[in-house]
Amino acid sequence: MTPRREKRRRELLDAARDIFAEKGFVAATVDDIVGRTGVARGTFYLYFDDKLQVFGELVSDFFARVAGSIRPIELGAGAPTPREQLRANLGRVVSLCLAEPGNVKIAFSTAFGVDAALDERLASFYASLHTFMDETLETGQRIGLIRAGDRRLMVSIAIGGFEQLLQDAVSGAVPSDEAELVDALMAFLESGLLV
Amino acid sequence: MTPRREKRRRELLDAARDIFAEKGFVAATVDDIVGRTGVARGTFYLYFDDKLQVFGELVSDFFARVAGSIRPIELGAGAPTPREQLRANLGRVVSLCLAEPGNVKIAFSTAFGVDAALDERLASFYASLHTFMDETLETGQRIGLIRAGDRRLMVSIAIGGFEQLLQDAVSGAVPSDEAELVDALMAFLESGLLV
DNA sequence: CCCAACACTGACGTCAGTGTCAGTTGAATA
DNA sequence: TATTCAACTGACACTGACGTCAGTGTTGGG
Repeated sequence: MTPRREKRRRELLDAARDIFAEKGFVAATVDDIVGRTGVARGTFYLYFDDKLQVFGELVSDFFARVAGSIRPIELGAGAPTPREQLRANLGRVVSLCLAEPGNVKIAFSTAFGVDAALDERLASFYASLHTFMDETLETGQRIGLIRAGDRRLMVSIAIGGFEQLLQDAVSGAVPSDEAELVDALMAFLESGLLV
Repeated sequence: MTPRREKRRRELLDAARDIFAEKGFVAATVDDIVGRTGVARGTFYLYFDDKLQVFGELVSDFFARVAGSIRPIELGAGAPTPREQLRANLGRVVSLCLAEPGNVKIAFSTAFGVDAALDERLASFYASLHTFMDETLETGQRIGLIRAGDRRLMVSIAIGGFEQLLQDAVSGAVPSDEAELVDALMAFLESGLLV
């Protein structure tokens, strides 16, 4: 892949991300994307098979980066406390998401129900996230850091709350200060809502 | 509206709900819907303007019913404890959602990004839900039942966790026993995850 | 400077799904 | 039984987004 092709490809992906975030996958057309990029319709097809492929690539990339920013909790003697490590993980993901609002909109709210094959890929991403968190929680329960309870349900609620907060932050419905968001999430994990 | 028309309309709505839940809004066609109902394509247009209108009606109806099943917390002397009332509210919504898995799939995961006007309606539903919960939390904070913190962020996280749990329950990713779900939600609200 | 390989163009044919409407059915009433 | 009209049908014309490809630049190594 020549540098020139690389750049054009990047331009198309960026334009597609913006268009999808603005109009949603359904309403977006290939013409919108090439229009924003400033190239002809045919050029698009020199880089991608169709609208769905670009979308899938955007979403998959983003999820991969989110997953990559999560570090397993270390229990070694010299390691920071699990709470600190948890907070650091939250901070990294929140920071990444705030830096890429378009991807958050696409990936967390419009990605499902678009295409059966893509749904499959997303489901498998979530499945591994669930497994990872389930194992983390199991360790936490064993060492008395996490309260008792059905871990699958805990994971569902935690992921859902997390994603919703990020969506709302990115869409402007709630303030989007990184530290505040992380504090709010930690507080929820530490003590819920009720006194 | 004659009883016969009423019934046909209902049939079309039910079929549409199933089709949307199966294939998602994008992939679903009017032919799918009339095919399942067993009527001709033209009949559909005697009852609805287009695919989007049916979808909007399904989603709006469902949200209205969910909203209608929530009762404000009573603080009077003879009333049950706020915790009991909260649990009862959770129970009613969970029960409604478990009884209508198709609507949960449609409304919570595929409804966004389909159409600008529908997004608007959904946003306004969520806005009033947020307002309602914000006011409830404010009262709770005043009487020392809810911990301190930015209420908007609390509401986001709570709604997100709630919806995700229901989606996962309906899709079979986690067990869908009503009492277990309500217990898990209450536990999260009562003490989060960490000990 | 040349020209071959690469990058790009945009008019065009295609097609899946749409919405319509002239005609048919059948239930209810006189 | 005749009459009426709401309910329904499905072939048809239409739309707009899609993907293609023959032809037009553009670039850089020789």
